[in-house]
Amino acid sequence: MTQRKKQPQITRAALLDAAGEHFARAGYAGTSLGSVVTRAALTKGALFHHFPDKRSLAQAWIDERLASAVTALWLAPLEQADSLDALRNLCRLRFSELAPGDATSTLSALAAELTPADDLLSACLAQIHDAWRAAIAGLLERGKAAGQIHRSIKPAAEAAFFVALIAGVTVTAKAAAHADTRRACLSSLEDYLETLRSQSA
Amino acid sequence: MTQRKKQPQITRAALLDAAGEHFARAGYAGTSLGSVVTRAALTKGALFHHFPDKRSLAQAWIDERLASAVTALWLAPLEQADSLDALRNLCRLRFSELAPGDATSTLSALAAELTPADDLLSACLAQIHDAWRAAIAGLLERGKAAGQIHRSIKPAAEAAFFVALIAGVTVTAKAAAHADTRRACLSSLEDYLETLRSQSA
DNA sequence: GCGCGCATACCTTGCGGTCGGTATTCTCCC
DNA sequence: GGGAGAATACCGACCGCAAGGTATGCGCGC
Repeated sequence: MTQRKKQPQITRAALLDAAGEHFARAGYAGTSLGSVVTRAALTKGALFHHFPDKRSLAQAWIDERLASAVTALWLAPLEQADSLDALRNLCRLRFSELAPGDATSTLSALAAELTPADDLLSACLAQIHDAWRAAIAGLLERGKAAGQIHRSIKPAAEAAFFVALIAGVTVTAKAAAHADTRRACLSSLEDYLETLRSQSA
Repeated sequence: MTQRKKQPQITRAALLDAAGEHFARAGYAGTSLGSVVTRAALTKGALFHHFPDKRSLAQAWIDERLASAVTALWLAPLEQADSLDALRNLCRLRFSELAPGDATSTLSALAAELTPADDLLSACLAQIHDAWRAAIAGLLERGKAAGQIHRSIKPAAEAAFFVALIAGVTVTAKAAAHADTRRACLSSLEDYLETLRSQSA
């Protein structure tokens, strides 16, 4: 246990946590730094000691928290998988957890809010989307190699389709009242995944 | 031509137009009323004469402009249609026009930004999504009646799936650099639509 | 002249961001 | 090893400004 001096990491972490909660709830523009430091039980001085400005705070949170959360939710579980069943089961699991404020929904919400090309935040978000697509495409590639997935399908295109659909569900069926809409999407998604299966499987 | 006295409608319309441009570009929280009146070459006085507050301005724009734009883009062209080909062709057309700031993208962006249940704006957006889903479901119902669409498909579920996908594309492939991602989604979408077709067709 | 439609000026609040100060810890030298 | 000094980690008051919103005035058609 190399106990450091005063662990500035925990202050920084508290700020990132508080910022994340507000970003998830109110978006980037809707989040005020005052509310962040209040939530973290800290002060502006601490915030601007660790981050030069609001944008840097958001970037740090996206890179260090949101990205790893998406990885844990969607990339890591499929790292070695090559079956459509694994993908379907993961979708069922994730859909059952979908709620406003979770990592999947927040990724979509921030990507929708931030205007492209004008700043680097959207680039960070696009990077997460790219990694997500790559993970799905990888699974489909392996599934093709294993003969479970039809030869004619194009993994990159299907992965883009898949990721867009998940993002769209979080946007169009956001409210709690749309739980049946989410279920409908999941049902159709499962049917769609079956169409990727090789006939010989 | 019943020319009214001074046509307050055109001032109101100018304000709605200006507000819409900013909502599309910066979202709700990112839009300032000052920039709206500047864009419309008017003043705060005019704005608050026609709308009691910012939220009402946004609601009016959503109800009067965004809703009708979505209707013109996605509902009206399919009003009588019953074929998958009509839907596919419309998708091709709309995908070719997709760009940040258009009605489809703005609907998704606002729906993603606005937190559900806390205000009536998200209810207005949900209403648009509902109408959109209903239009797609109607087409699928008619297609089933016409025997072109497979009997086992559930129109409501497929419609939710479809609308979520379009929204997701506008979010995950927003930047101009992702034109190929949009094309990939369109390609997979067309393949997916084909799976709805009745074998006997 | 009276009310509608809008402009001007202004108010309050809260925003992102700055700055000097202070306590604590690390570093270096003897 | 221990003390001086630099660097770190954080506080809290403060600033300029732009935000949403208001109060009042003015022109013009009826």
